[in-house]
Amino acid sequence: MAPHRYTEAEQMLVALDCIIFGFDQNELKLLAIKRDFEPEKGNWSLMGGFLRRTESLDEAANRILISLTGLKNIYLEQLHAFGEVDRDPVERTVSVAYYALIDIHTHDKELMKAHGASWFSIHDMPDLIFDHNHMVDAALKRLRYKASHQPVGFELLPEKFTLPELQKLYECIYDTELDKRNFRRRMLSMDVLIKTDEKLKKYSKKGAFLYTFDKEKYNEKIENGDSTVFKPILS
Amino acid sequence: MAPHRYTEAEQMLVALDCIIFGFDQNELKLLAIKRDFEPEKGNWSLMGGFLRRTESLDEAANRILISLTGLKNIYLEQLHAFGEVDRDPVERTVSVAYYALIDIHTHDKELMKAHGASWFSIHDMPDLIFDHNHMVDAALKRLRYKASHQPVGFELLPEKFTLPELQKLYECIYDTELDKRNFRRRMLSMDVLIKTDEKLKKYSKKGAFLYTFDKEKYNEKIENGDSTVFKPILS
DNA sequence: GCAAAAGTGTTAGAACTACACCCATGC
DNA sequence: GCATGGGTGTAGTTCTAACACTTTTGC
Repeated sequence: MAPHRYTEAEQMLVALDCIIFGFDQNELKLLAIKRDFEPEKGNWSLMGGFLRRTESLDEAANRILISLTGLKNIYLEQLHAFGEVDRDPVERTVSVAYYALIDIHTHDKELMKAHGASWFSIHDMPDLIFDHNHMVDAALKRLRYKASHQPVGFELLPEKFTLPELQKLYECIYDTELDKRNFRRRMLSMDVLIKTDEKLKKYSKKGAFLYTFDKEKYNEKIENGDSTVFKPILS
Repeated sequence: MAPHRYTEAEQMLVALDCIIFGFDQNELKLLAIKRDFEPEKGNWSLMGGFLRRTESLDEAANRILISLTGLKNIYLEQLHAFGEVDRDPVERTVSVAYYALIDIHTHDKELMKAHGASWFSIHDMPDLIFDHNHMVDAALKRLRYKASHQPVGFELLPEKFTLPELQKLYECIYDTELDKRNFRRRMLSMDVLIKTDEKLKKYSKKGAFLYTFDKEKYNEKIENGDSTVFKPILS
């Protein structure tokens, strides 16, 4: 039909915004920064940036995540593209949101400070700029789904973690309480946790055994068509 | 940091591509068109177009869907944003893919012909341009998930449908065979199907009772927090 | 009357849920 | 020795999956 489809098309900006989750003992947390340019300068915002012509969406999301946390090889997944006409008052901008899961204790505190970044409990979030609160809602919903179908919870914990910590994490993600025995049975029945002989005495005198997640074993099982390795924690 | 974030950012094109599913008696099908402009003119492609500055992503996806099918109020959901640098050889373009579920018998055949559109079995797809085959793979995966967790199957059927038709649809979506008795029990136990007193004799001499999906009742149950209305057909 | 699809119940095994006590340790 | 969190087993119930025959009708 139209002879010059490409030349007639309208150019616009493509942005990325990262919803960064962390877990700190008793709470699921989210990383927000103080925006350092107008409009909305000084208000809380997700970490974001604009897509460059020389990088893919995934690469850009990683670049932005690294610029704030210093962390590479992080769990990062595209969430949704947000494209309301007036979502950004300055320029027509489509934003592709990504969510990331990090171990809250490993990120670069200097970089964080430089960006005016701060962790917020997901139960006590400030108002964020633009449609960023919507993005967070969508990310939480996705995390809840994802965590009960695939072993992503481990991404929020240190490499070595205890079963009580893992349970607490799931309880925070789902805002509910879980039965200790049933939780342990289910987790261990998947046969992808390796028990170490170390104990963590951070939370109790007796101490709890540390485990690691056996990613290779898990991948192997998945490749062998065993789609039931990871059983939903919550329907 | 940078003083002119917006002016330094690079503009680019945002496209939309629609993966349109239909169901025809024995097969899950997908609508592809013959591309009518360069590059790749004459090759099979998803129906697509460019985002305008005056419309949201959802609006644009709907516009594109309507321009091909003539259908309004269609089930349409965002799938994923595809943003590899070289995915479009002409211009740097980020494409946001949407998938749609339509009743294959209701669309506008004139419009279809004008676009050189054609239905393909998902088991016998031609090569599509750019990354469109990847988009289809992702859409199928999403459809499989979605159909087992929410009652979207009905969108692919006429308003009135029989249980054998519904079962066949699920069998096509999941490429498997289902037990007739278990399927019927499960579907009816959700208590969101209304049995009419009409029979459809298209497929058998005896005829099968026609049902409709009670969307209001379903929504009511969801609002009342009954998250177990729709039980997964397949784990 | 027969071919072809529609419709209907039961049962064994698996999975889920609820529940209470002992253990190890630091103070 | 006691307070604190870590660790363990069972039984009742529910859900799932497998299975075969009767019904209706058009030809």
